Amino acid sequence: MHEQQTVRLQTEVDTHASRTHTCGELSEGHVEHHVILKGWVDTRRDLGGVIFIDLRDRFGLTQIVFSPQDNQAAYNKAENLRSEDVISVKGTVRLRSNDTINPKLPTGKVEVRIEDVLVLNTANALPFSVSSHEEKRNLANEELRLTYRYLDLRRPELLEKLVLRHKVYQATRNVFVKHGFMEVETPVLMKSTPEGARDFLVPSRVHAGQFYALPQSPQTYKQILMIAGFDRYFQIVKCFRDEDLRADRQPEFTQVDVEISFANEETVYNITEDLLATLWKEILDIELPLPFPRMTYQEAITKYGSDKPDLRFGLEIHDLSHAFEGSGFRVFDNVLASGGKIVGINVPGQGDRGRGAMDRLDKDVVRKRIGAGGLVYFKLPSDGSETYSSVKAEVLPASAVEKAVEAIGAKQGDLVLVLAGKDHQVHEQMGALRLHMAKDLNLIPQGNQGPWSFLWVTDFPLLEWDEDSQRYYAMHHPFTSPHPDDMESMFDNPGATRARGYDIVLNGHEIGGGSIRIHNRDIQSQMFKLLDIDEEEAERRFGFLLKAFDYGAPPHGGIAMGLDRIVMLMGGTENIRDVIAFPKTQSAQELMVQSPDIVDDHQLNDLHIRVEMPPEE
RNA sequence: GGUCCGGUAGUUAAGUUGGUUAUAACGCCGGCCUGUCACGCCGGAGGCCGCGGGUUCGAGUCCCGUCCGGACCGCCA
Repeated sequence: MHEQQTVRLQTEVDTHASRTHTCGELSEGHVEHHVILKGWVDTRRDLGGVIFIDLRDRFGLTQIVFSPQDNQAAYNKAENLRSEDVISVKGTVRLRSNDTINPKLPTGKVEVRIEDVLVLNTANALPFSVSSHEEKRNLANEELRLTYRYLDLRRPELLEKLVLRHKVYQATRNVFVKHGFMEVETPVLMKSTPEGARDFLVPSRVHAGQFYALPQSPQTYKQILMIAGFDRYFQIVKCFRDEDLRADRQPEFTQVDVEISFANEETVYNITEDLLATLWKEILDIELPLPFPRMTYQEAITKYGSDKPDLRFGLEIHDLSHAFEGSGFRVFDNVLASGGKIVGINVPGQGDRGRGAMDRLDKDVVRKRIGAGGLVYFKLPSDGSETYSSVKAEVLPASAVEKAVEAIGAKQGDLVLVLAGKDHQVHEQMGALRLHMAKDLNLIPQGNQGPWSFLWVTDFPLLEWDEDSQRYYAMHHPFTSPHPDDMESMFDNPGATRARGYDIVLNGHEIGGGSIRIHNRDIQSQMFKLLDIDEEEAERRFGFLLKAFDYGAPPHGGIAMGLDRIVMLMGGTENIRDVIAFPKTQSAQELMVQSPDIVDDHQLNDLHIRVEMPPEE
């Protein structure tokens, strides 16, 4: 092995006074001031007789200059300084000559000539580069960056996101305090609620065989607080769901949790809109037009095939069933006969796509990824030649194709994509295809320069039918109030009952959701009945809440917002890990501390737990 | 549980139809350089091509398995 010859500097005790300035604040006004700066060596430029170092802390960069004329000892030390060494320097602020001003740095009009330097700590050669100057260089892969998260967090780009997050906490608290809300902490060790996501469980030492659960949300506690008369509650709170991860989903995440007494939907919408408008105004200096637009769940599914539609681009879904009635095309006829729908989107400017591209779209996207039966498409070539149908005219008459093309409003040069299937399902599939096409054609703006497409999605269904278990599940949760106009349908047509539930959507991401709750014992009983929860089970699982309802529960409702997602979108990233200091990988591991991990047997014994490993295949 | 993409010096990438000594840039080490600012110039070191197996005279390259990372589906009241 070749030994590295570097002479590492001896580290020194910091005998300097506290820093007088950060590395981001010196300017012309400080010229001739004696200053003390402390920070990390970002880049070092050794010109032989003079050494420049960009000193970095979280506030910025300042160029410091070592020259034998200023101080020989300091210059000698500077010769051996390396990236990320931590130093304290004493020196004098000097104006840079006109030709040496660095317009890229806020501190670029000045520099500090160093009279004394202390090496507070040295740094090994880094596994990847973290310099403030590295923005244009290729980023190390995320696995490595997560393993050395403390280095990754030194990068201004990531630091910026966490500063943004900090500002969101502060502004959020201010908004709620302004509106008379009270911040209350609820337990992190609570009770498992089998419905919904999988719980993270915490074994009890004192109660053998029993478990706490980490909250999926403080739902029941916040309702109890309303019954306690707290009137308006909020909390910035960690929540936990043991489900598989996504780009915008972590197993532990932060909610802005809100509950309001004597509230209706408008109360919740107003507060939420004020919060979001304030965040955007104070932090991004962007004025959001209020109120946010609203759309019913039904419309969102019908027009966009999603309960969180991204309205920043068109490609709306059209129902083409009528155009294909009696077309004689067996596939379509069968779908229509069984009550299904034929839906399409018009993709402008794509009418000249090649056969190969369309085949791949059908095979790889429509069938494989989206899981639809197959794609039918019509191309309207840009040269004005005859419409091309993917289904031969002998099978699907040209007249039907013309009707559909007209119904959807396709013009020369456009491409019409058509799917057929079960009503709700085919809309969702087309929604997925719509998103795919938008991404493929770069119709979705990136970054945080807007547009900001906020949307309330309202009138969610109360219940969701599960084919596997042949029963209803609560779409939101079992305490969501049915829509006042749908009280009867709760008894005669449960599946069609709308709820007083709503989501707030931003640019196609669900950033919050909530409901007006049930505070009437009879309606709650009927809800449990629909959910196939008998009295005994209701008592066991929610007895405390039902009992509380009997002691004077005010009407109430609320919302919970996903703080991580809000910060993510404000920060212009699509990666939730970028706004969490210590996030987990897709397989739910934290690579720096290497969690989860095995524990000692005595710990397991204390908890009355025996581990049985899954059989190895 | 499934589909897809990726894994090659410290880092980011290239690597042809399977063929001699696996390239480049940055970083690192040594030297030179008194106004740089992603300083520059000269030189050098640095590789279990993720791991295991197979095919082949020969594998970074082809096949199978596996691990890790990522995107997505399922899942996420």
